[in-house]
Amino acid sequence: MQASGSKTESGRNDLGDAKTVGEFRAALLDFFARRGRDLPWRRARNPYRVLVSEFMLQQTRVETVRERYVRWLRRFPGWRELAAASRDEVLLEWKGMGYYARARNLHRTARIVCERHGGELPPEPKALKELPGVGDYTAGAVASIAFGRAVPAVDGNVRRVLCRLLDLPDPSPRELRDLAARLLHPTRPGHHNEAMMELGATVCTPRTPRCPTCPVRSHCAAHRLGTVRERPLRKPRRPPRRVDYAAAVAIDRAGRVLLVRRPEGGLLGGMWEFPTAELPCDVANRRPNHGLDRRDRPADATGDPNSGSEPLRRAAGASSNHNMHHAAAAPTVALERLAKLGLRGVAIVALAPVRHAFTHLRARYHPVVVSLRDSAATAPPMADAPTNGEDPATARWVEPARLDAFALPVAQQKIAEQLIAEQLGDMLE
DNA sequence: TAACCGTGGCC
DNA sequence: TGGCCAAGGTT
Repeated sequence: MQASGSKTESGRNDLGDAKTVGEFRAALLDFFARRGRDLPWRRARNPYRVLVSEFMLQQTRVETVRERYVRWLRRFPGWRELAAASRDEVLLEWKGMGYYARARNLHRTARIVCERHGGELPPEPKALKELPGVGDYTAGAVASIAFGRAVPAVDGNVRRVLCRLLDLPDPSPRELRDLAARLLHPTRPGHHNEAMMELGATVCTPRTPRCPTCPVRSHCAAHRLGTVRERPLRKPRRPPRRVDYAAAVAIDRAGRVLLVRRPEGGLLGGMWEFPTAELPCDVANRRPNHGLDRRDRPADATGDPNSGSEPLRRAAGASSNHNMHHAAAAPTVALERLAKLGLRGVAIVALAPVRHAFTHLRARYHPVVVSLRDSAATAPPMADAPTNGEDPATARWVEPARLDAFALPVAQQKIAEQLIAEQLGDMLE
């Protein structure tokens, strides 16, 4: 294997000697000083703010984070305030940003910093990496940006920039780290790392790189070889799984709706939702030799959900064609879900299906409004009694107008919007 | 190693 | 509409 950054086919020195590397660093820092964006987390800095911004920016666009970051700092100005907050307060503030494990980890980190580090973030990468949610990249970014440590920080942007600079198709994380460390400006590592990311975000972009305006294009092997568009190599992704859910919108006598908290780990962990249960797979949606056989369905899932009760109404916009199979099973599954919570009711309205795309999941929610007004069992298991100090009840009755006060994932917010648009009064008559 | 974990914008 | 992607970390 040819040593990275050594002689190229054209015979030019390409980041292989100290002089060239020095020129590269200077051009990079000059670019950042003159063309770097004015972003909130680049203004007033302290270790807490740097860490918050890095958590928020994991796999998330700058434009999404921008306002959320400012709002977060107003709500949780420092370690102490964040550590003192409840899980619900933290998740509510994170609502809509996705990857909610980040919020839980940031919260845990704040408590660790307060309880074990005297309220000060440790500056060494090794100590940083022991904090929940802090990996190789974040440790390097915080150590260099907040504490001036000369350590590399390789994120997706930096990886792309490096792959192009040296025309590497698919280098290992170790290679990238070594390479980044070799190029790193020894006395201004924070600015250097940020400048590399800024270059990747605004100039050396994935799709249509702006090579004519690139401050370091004279150092770029891919530019010279015409391989910029193919660097780095893309890996094929597996197609997302398809899942259908029934969502039970249970309404009690007072017109309140029931929310339950999802379990800590896993998808949307700790977030609130209308009680939800997976629907049996649609035969037509399955690939041969995969998934469940038809007889694996729950025996009553295909029965008439409304036998012996009033007929189910369909809200305007509710699908009645190709979703028919799922839409038909949804009321029964929704009632079963509520039965597990000790509740018995009557399905009265099917709302329109809500489609939602997760990274590795294509979900469809089939909301069913269930009236509990004639039920005698709306109280006991649903009491608001906290189970312990930190973990308030896992189920709560909520006035629809107050749903905003709960950390609902986006798909659940869509269901809530439909519910409010449908006008509860009409339904309960 | 590869799967899992959200969301919104873009084409 | 649907696939791709964006300042990763965890298991």
